Amino acid sequence: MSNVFEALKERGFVQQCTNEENISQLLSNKQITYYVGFDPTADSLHAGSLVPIMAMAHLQRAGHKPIAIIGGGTTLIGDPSDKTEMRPMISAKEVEENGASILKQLQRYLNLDNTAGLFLNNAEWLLSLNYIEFLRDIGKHFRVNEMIRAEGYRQRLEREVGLSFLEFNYQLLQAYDYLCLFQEYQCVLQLGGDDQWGNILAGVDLVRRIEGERVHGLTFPLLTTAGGAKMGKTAGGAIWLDANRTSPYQFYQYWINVDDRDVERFLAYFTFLPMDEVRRLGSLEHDEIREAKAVLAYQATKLAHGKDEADKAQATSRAAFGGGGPDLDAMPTTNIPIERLNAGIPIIDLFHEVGLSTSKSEARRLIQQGGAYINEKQYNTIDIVVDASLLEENALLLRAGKKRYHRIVVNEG
RNA sequence: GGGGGUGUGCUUGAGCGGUCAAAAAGGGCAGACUGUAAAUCUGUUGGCUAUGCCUACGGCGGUUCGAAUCCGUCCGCCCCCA
Repeated sequence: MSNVFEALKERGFVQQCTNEENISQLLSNKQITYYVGFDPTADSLHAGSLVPIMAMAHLQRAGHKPIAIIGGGTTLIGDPSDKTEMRPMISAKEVEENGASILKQLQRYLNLDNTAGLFLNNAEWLLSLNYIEFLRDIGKHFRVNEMIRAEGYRQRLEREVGLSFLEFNYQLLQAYDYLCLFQEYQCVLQLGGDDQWGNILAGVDLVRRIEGERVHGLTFPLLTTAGGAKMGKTAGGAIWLDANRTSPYQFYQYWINVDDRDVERFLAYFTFLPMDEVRRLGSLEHDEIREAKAVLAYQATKLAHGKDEADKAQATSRAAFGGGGPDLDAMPTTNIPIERLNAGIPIIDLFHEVGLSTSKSEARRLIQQGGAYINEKQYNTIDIVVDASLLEENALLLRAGKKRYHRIVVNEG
């Protein structure tokens, strides 16, 4: 087994860990079982989850055994860490359904076939807990003094929203998860985002107190972009791994558009390229760095959506921005009957109807500000009526701003 | 239980009873520049059947010719006292 700890460290995955030497040795001496929890509040993971996923994948490739947990039990409570508000509680049924979708996504990166890796729902052991027993067996090991000193809780205690008792218990349950996983599966390493550090340590402590065994924890840095935004978020919302929420093309574009300063880091995190290559690509300058972004985008898309989708996304992207004009096949398309065009459609209505603006006023603004194009010709007055005379090969190519296209195809008859 | 605050547009946050669709900043969108990057500059940023109309300042009701601005009440949140 190669030293996967060093590899993780080199790629930037390690923010804090319980004991670097111990973990490093542990990982190089024998096969271990490790776990990461995922939030089942949505039916899809997003780009932010790729950090833990990639870390898990590196570990599995090195021969270790992953357990992915969805917090079916804990989500019924809501983790207060680093949140300014209480997290919405969702039903057990939703957790179940979301979990199934999440599992599928994880399986693109990990082998979770119940032998090489596991996928569990902590509802399995949390829901049957008995309050009195839990207090007596587990609760006695927690000092409130310590807990309220933790950053996550402290923030909430000082904030207006406060902290409900329910949320205050979150940490106990997560610690209990670790204990159960240790007892059942000999799990000795928990990974998570740095906001989970307190919860992870709570678990490490609990196992030590109850089992007298030393288990470990490791956190990832919380990624932000060079621009200061949360990684994986755009103005339009999160970048999802679900192709229905974020198309492979959009996914690809997200990576193509990352800040120059983020390229090297992101290559290390989100691809399996050797670090030599990562560094080479990261050191490219000026417009050459676009090559690195293309590699990043292609590799990340390939992992998330498979080679075919990555090829398609790449082709579409190149066509749209490579000078050869946009790729008509990949473009959202609306069919309209020829009669409507013969009658004429006001340009505002046209842009609005196909979804290039969210309101007619927005369409009006777009046009007046010179952001509206038909067949690559700018139209900047709002009284234009679009009719069949503008057709080219029975179609119209609408463009809003620089990057948003929509194609209109005429139905005969 | 008593007392005091507070609730504004995507977000933060100003807001004298009329000139408030509501300052300012951030964010978004568009334009210029450019490398599908960053930075910068400019414009714009509730909706519509559009020189006007409608909807909006926690909910409801009231005072007034006229309310985000005053009063009552209800809801949420915060703080102090018990």
